[in-house]
Amino acid sequence: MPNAFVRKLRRGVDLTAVDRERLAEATRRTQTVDACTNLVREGDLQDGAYVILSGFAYCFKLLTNGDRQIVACLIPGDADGLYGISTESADYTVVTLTACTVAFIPRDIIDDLLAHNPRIARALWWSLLLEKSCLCASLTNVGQRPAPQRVAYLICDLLSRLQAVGLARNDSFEIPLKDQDFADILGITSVHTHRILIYLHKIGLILRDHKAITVIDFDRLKNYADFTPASY
Amino acid sequence: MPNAFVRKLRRGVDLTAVDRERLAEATRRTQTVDACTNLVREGDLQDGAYVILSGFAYCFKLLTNGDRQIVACLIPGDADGLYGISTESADYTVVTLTACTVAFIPRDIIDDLLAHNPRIARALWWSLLLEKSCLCASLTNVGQRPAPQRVAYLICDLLSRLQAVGLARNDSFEIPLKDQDFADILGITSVHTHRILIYLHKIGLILRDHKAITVIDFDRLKNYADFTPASY
DNA sequence: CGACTATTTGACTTAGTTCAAGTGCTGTGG
DNA sequence: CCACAGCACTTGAACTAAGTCAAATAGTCG
Repeated sequence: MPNAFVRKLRRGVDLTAVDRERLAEATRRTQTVDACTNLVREGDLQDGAYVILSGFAYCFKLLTNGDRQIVACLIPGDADGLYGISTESADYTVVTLTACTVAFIPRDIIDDLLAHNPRIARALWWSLLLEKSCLCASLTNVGQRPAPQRVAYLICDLLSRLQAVGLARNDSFEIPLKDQDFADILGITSVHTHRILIYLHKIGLILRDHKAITVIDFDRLKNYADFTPASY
Repeated sequence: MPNAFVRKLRRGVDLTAVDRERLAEATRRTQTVDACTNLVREGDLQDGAYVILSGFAYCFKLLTNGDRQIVACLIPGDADGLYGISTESADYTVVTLTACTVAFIPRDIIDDLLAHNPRIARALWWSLLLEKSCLCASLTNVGQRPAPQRVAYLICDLLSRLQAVGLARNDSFEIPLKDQDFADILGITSVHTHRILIYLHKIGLILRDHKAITVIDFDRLKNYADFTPASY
């Protein structure tokens, strides 16, 4: 079974056995990192990419007053810095949320992959476009929806992405996001997040215990959140 | 003098004379379109790219309740759909804000450019990364800053982008965004936008008349908005 | 057990929205 | 050249979603 990264890229582009082998090779050397470790720091020079093979991470931008906006959650198969043009510096920080298995792909290997494997190049374009599309969706979510719908939308998004990588059973998923993390994704307060989660439970849409979030009726939640799944 | 599109890409990647000629060739056939015309509709199949050579446009996503989030403003040199993987459908609508000169580059020409001109490919990567970076910045702006700073940030952003293409003299620029447009970019109300513009005027940061916005003290405005220019 | 951190809850404040009415452009047709 | 229609801007007053502050409770991990 190919690793999560290869599986993700195959969702976008039809890769040959050789392509897949190349990608597997590039991500063969893995390391295990603890939860809450910095992979990339805003402003750092990007000299390669981190691929998340297992575990969760997230990316955020810091304001000078210390507030942060989480701009992406990374789940297995996702990567960061894959496309950086050589001398580019990171415009957000990447931190692991749980212990993770990650592979680091140095810049020159990426360049080599891009130069010699047109389908891989295509797959990386695809994944970058996907990221852009997710950012548009997040911006719309944060900019336009009232907080309860915003939270609901995020849950829809996480559930469908986790389902796509086989990490959600029965519309239920485990990801140790704190109320504060939800808040920093959605541009609201942790107190408010908490109240909304209770409210969404009360109206029978979700269920949350220490470990997991369970969606009670995905269709109803999608409808409530005005969620339209990305085209992938 | 090369067109705005070529000039933009040269800011990111060092293009040869041949590269520039190829790009110029691809955007030679232009058309003039009126203000408020749809270039792309959310959900449409993308069979090519639109390049804005003069004038302004913007991209937005619609919610089912009719609200919209403007996810990008396009200024001369910017493009949309350049990277679409063939059968991809647009995830936002693109509308002209003013009369524009645009060039349409069909899908196969883009593929051809990408395949045979490594520096052009690199430049297009760069511009896609730039768009991603702008989206992160917008998300952070809308998610974390109070409305007055949010408006100030947007003005900083527009001014620096317009300066980069020579469309701002003396920290002043003309772009016919209505209060409602500002609002839909920033996730606030047009009424509130209006009050904030008055407030920013009162505290001596900007000046706005029917046609133009003038920044009185750019450094002070940047500081007020916690604006850090993109690394380009 | 004890320390630390996250969740939970309540009371209060405020930033931003909503509604609604008035004002002032700009363009068009008589 | 004026009238009037259509929009966008302007303003005020009332309202509400969300934030703030602060204290209590509950997990979690060494």
